[in-house]
Amino acid sequence: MAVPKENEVMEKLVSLCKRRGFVFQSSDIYGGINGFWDYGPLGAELKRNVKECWWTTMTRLREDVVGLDATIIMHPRIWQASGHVDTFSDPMCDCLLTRKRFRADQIEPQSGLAYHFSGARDTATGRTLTDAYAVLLPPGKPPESARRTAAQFYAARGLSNVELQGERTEKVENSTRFNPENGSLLTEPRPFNLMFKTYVGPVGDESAIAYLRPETAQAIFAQFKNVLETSRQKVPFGIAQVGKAFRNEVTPRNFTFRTREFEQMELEFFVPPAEGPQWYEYWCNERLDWYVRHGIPTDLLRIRAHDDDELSHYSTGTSDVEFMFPWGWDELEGIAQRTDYDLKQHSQHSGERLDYFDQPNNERYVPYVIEPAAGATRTMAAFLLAAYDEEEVGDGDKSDIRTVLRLHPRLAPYKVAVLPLSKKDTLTPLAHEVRRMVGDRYMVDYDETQSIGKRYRRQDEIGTPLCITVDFDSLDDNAVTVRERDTMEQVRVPIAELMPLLTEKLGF
RNA sequence: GCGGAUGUAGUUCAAUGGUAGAACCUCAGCUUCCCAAGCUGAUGACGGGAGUUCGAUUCUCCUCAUCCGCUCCA
Repeated sequence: MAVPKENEVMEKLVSLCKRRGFVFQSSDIYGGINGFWDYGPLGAELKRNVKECWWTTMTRLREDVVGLDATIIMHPRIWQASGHVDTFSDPMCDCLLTRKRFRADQIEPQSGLAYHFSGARDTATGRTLTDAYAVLLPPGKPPESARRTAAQFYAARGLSNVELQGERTEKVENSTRFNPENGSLLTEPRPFNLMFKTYVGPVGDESAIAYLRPETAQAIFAQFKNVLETSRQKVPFGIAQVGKAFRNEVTPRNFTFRTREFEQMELEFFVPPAEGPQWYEYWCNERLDWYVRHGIPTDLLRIRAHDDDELSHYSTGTSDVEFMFPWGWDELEGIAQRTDYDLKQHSQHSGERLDYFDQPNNERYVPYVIEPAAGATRTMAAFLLAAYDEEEVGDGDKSDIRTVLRLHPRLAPYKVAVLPLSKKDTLTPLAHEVRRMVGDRYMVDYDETQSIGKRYRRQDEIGTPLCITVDFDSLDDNAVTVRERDTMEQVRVPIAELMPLLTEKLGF
């Protein structure tokens, strides 16, 4: 069976991530746990770098954004105010015929005549099924169509010549037990709670129920007043937060892209209501640019505005920053105009005034919010995918594939590797000296095993931008070789000039 | 949660109803070694559980995980 090429890249990357210590499956030795991934030594560095780049760009380099680090477990009423308790715990039903899924509370009530069947028999094989099934017919439709639908149901379960059994009819009023599209019976409504539930305190009764936050944003709204007062910020201004969030996803999928425990990088930017649209545009551009600046090619990125029917009830406009994943365009970040919905909700539920008084204009209003909300863990996956490259470097008859992660230097786990040409201890003292010097400023790896070529390739594969080689000449001329990951070019430089050169090449 | 596929060293694969081989990786030794050089040696696997069987990695069932599709989202 031919494996689609898109999948190959993904499989190679997942394999590299494990082999080199970027990403492991959570609880690996126990067989893993669906939707959870651990970050190994290099992955931990990479993920921190992603978050730090975001934090630096979004808060430290700006005067109009301040940070927040709130708890994962908060007062459960926060999630009632935000709407998560309702929208994240809908009972769901599946159509028994098409397997289409419905929110039980959104099914339009149906009336008509229900045809019940107790089972069916295969007239060819004699095999019988005793699964009960029913079809609802709107008034006026012939009974035959109900029987046809029922026959399909049993045929899908393995009968070829279906003979329906135990037919009876029942008048039904305003029922939500049937698929409005085809009349087929639905499964019993099953609760679907996308929020992780836990108990605060050792007594696990109903009153102690709390939730692991499904997003970091709500803490920002809940602390809006405290931050506003203590930071002495004036609207427009923003509050940024990076942290874990948890969702009981129906289907965790695609490596670290959709997981049940993940990390978000969220900004809530508060603006005067009238300035909403222009700030929305500003943040869309700003955020797209951030990905480009950190090494994702523009042709793998796009910004896509939501259609009206995709919009949340509170949003007047949302755009996604999407990345071309091996499985297609998918979301890295959503930039939403949330209006004053959240602050008003929390104001109403808490009884606190969460409005803002604009001194110069002498007006009082609830600020509108622009929310650029990015997934740190899926962004990391995108950076890895964009950086992954295989290059033919063989000479003529002999093929040689060089695998290289062309990560942005800011993101790369190691910035520099120090490699003594030989393990001979004549080189060791100088190599260690260079390592200490560079390590004071940059995350550095030191490797003296195996051949120099192999070590270069190893560093290429984990995305180290620069390698420094200490050789026997270095002992005499106090110079070393600096080799670039992307071009494999080398330059000889006196050790005294090494640090400025690294700074120049790395860009920081 | 539903449907389909898959599961053997760290990775990628092979073989087998009589307890498993390789390549790469990793580690150690030799080698003044600048682009996966060579030689020697070493570590290391049948996802988990139950059943059938004299005996299961192989057959059956269950379970867990991964991939693809449905669905959903940062």
